[in-house]
Amino acid sequence: MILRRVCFSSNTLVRFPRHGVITLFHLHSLSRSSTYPNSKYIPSYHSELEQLLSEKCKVGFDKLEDALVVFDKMLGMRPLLNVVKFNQLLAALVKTKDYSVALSLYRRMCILGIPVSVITLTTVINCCCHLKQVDYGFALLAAIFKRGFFADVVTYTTLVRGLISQDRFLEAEILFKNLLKENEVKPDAAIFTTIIDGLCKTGNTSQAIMLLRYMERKGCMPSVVTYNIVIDSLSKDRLVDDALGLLAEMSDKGVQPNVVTYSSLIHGLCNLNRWDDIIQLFRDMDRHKVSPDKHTYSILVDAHVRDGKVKEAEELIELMIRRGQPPDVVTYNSLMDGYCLRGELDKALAVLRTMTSKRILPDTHTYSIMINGYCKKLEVDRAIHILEEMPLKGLEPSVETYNTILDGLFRTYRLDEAHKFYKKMLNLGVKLNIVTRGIFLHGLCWNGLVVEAMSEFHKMESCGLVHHTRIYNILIHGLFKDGKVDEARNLFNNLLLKGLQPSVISYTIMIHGFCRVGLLDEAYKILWEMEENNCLPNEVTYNTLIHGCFKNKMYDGGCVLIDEMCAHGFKVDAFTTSMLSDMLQSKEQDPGLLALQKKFKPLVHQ
DNA sequence: TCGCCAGCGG
Repeated sequence: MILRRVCFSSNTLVRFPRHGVITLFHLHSLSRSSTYPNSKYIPSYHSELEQLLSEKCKVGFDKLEDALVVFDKMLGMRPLLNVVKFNQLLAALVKTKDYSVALSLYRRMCILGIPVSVITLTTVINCCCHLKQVDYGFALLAAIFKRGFFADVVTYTTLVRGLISQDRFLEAEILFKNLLKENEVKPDAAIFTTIIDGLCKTGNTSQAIMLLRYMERKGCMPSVVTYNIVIDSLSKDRLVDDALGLLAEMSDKGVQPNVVTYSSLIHGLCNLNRWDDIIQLFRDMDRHKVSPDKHTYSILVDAHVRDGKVKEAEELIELMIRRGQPPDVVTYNSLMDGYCLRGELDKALAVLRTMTSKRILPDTHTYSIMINGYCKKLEVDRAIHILEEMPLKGLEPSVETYNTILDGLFRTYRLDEAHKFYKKMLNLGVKLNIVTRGIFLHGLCWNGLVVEAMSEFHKMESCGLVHHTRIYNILIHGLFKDGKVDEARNLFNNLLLKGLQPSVISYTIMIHGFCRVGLLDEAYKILWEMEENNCLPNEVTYNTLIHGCFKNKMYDGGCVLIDEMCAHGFKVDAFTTSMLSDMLQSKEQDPGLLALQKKFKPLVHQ
């Protein structure tokens, strides 16, 4: 009952915003047969039309106009077609992602008094959710009650999904818990899976696993989709062994893994460069008769590119073509990105030409990769030129595209232009994200404007825009670089007070900051603090502290740390090696130093 | 005989 109240408290008037570009006027003109001569192929008989609809609701219409012509025909048929047929037509529009058109047709159905069912309304709610209008979805839920229907588990799953897709996970969780508590619906695998997905997407994989166990206890069998979501999340968290454990569990429980399962695992293994395991998984796939698809190959292409193996990536693309899984824009984007990362812009341009010759249209991301390539080479003007060309090609630059240029301007010390560009982004209505703000604050620090950066940060903070560890890292680093040790220390404490979790990078920045001003005690304290907070130091952390020790002539401490990091399987970096070598050549007559010189001789001469 | 849940990109 609580739910009902909640639902009715939202706007019960079912009104739609002007979604998309299709208006009723367009629909009328589009559906006239004379406009589309092809419409003569649209059947006029009930049986043929019904056959067509049950086919198209699975795959969607090839052309939007065909759907509109069919709809118009359906309206004219007497006796009036069953609601199922109208639902199928709407389903076909959902398949082709023509959500706003589906909404317009639903409105026409209402105006003409065509009967609808809870399935019609659920389909329309789904369209609202895809258009990021979940509140209209709730208004439609009210419409369901008003018509005397009962919303079922599918309706609620759709709404839960809608909330999650608008980053309203807490509301989604409340809705879900209320549904369970009130026994409003019998939960199925899909609704559990949707919440599990929400947990994974908000970084709570362990809670997601707990919910997976809970659904099992409640007698609701996790589906292959449920497992895939958790496996994917674990793989992204670099916990691939746990993910592989779930793969084994799936097989034990008779849930057949599919190509998505394997692709997620392969992706996770690629991130860890575990090539042997990847080969093993491919064998496994073959044994289970699961064929790799375009995604699987694209992941591999991307992994090769990131590993610097561009030649192998090219060969894989050839293999894809031979196996009838032709590469698409995403695959080629990976390859282009590989060349851009190596600074081989001419080769990236050659890939672009290949794409064009194969009639694969470059997308926003393709151009963003090129822009990123030029910015990394500090050729920002060429990057801006590409940005200006994008609208001419019918492509709208994304916030990431703008971010890349903004970063480029700051890094080339074009401060005025960077400020103007940032303002331009705001004026254009670009939805700035945490990365934009990070680039802006980093850019100010980079150009020595730490005070301005801090003032901007406080303004952003008061609007709740910078609640992110990475933002604190940028500023702490900037403050230390500017010699503002106390302010840096305060900001780090603030990070904790705000309930944020320092990352290994945060700690390393603190260690680096303290070392450069000779506050070794404080640097060590940070290392202990990390351990207390279960944050493992990485190779950079150790090397940073070792540099600090050597620079401050604390050879013993530095050497103990070298032993410790080697025991953890980390390697000393080039800078540490050069410091060791300086130490070996040191003429100081300290007996401790002599002992160390003897010990480390082999390490340096490796 | 219709509606809900998954994997690739700076």
